[in-house]
Amino acid sequence: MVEDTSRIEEYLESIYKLQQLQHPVSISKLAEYLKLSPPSVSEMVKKLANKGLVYYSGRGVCLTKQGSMIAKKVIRRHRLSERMLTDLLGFKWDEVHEVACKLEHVLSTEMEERIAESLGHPKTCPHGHPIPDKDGSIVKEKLRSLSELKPSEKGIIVSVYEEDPKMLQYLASLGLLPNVCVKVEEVAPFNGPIMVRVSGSRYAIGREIASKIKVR
Amino acid sequence: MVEDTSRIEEYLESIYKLQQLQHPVSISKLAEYLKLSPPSVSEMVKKLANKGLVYYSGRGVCLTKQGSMIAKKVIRRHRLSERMLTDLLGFKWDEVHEVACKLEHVLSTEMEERIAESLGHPKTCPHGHPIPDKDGSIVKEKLRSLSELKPSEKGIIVSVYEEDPKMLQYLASLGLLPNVCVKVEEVAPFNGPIMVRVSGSRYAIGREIASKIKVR
DNA sequence: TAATTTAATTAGGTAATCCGAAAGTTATAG
DNA sequence: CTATAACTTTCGGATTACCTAATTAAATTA
Repeated sequence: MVEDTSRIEEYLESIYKLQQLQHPVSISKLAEYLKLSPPSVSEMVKKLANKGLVYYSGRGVCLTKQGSMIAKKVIRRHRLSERMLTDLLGFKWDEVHEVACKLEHVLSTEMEERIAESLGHPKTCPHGHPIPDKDGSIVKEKLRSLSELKPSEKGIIVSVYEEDPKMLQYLASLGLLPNVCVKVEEVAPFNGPIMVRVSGSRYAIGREIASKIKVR
Repeated sequence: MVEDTSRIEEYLESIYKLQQLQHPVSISKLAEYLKLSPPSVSEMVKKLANKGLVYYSGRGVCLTKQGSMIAKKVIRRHRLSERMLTDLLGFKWDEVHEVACKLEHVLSTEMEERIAESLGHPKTCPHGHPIPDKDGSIVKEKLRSLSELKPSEKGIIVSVYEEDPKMLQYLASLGLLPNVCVKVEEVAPFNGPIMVRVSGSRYAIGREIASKIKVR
């Protein structure tokens, strides 16, 4: 066994994801996300800072260029793994996240490239999220949530921010998948459910999940 | 991160492999194989014994039924991973061992089965070694080494006990691969090289590598 | 059998990553 | 501007898997 970088990768990846929502990431948010205690995270962040992977200003954690590159590499591997699992091994989109979480720390650069090649350099994972390029460039499109759409508005589902297998199965059963067109027909008041039309059928879905469905 | 079983798996797998050569496995052989110090191994073996995964009689280490099942499961995953890498992702046989060493500790039972299915339940890894069944049964054929063949004897290569990429590349360049027919034409005295004929060409190969090539 | 060599264990230690409790900071609100 | 709440760090401790050096045990050989 060589050096174990998977803990570091896990931290960097988490910081990267949380940064999308809130710029410097607080220790407590990071701890919550990683399901660790704040003291553990505080200590580890110091180490990451010493390695030049994050800035730690006291106000919060930000990735350095180098840290960001590693994070994106890990995300690339995660998403390529997911694509491999669905496209090559017949997995469903709800079955891939957990395995990919492990594969992402284990793939060689070689294997990463072979998967990319074999699959024709896919642009997104099965949930619609963009796969960072080999050099770390990643296309970030401004998208609206399904929950933001007004009645009678339509959109094409681009991505789904959900990892829970049960929920993903449910969404698939309704046909709410990337590249599918949805029309919002009614929006119940008081944060109530949203009526959507998907390929001929009408369904009521909750606000919470609707906010995780991104459309263009 | 759940419990980390990869260290345990690594030990059990190593014991399994060494058992093929020498029945109770000594601590020092195991330490050498794992590239660890004997005290480390001695201590870990005690833990494995407490978990009911090995017997440790003082005379040496043996796997229990349970330990053996885990070892075979890991080997199954290793060899299936290798097959996936060659058959699905276009890797060469010399490139797969290292990645598979990591994949074997990370695959879910689900993924193991999906790979097996997708590949039509292959019987061997790219180096010709048998893939244990889901239930742990494994076919062990009595094979001769290429080095045991007398001049003018022929054999079909079944498996190659070699992991070094350079050596595997070399063997592939000579066409010495599983399912290929080889004929021994001369055997030099004093443990000298062996002249073999493979698909029309003649090559001299060393005894050491010849002993790692198993034929039927 | 005694001496030597080889193998295994004990003892003491390190590094990484986690924890809870308590103390110290910084923000927010009254 | 102070009190409380929220956040962060310090502290001491635990665990796992490794190490080296030294000791003990077992096996060989003289």
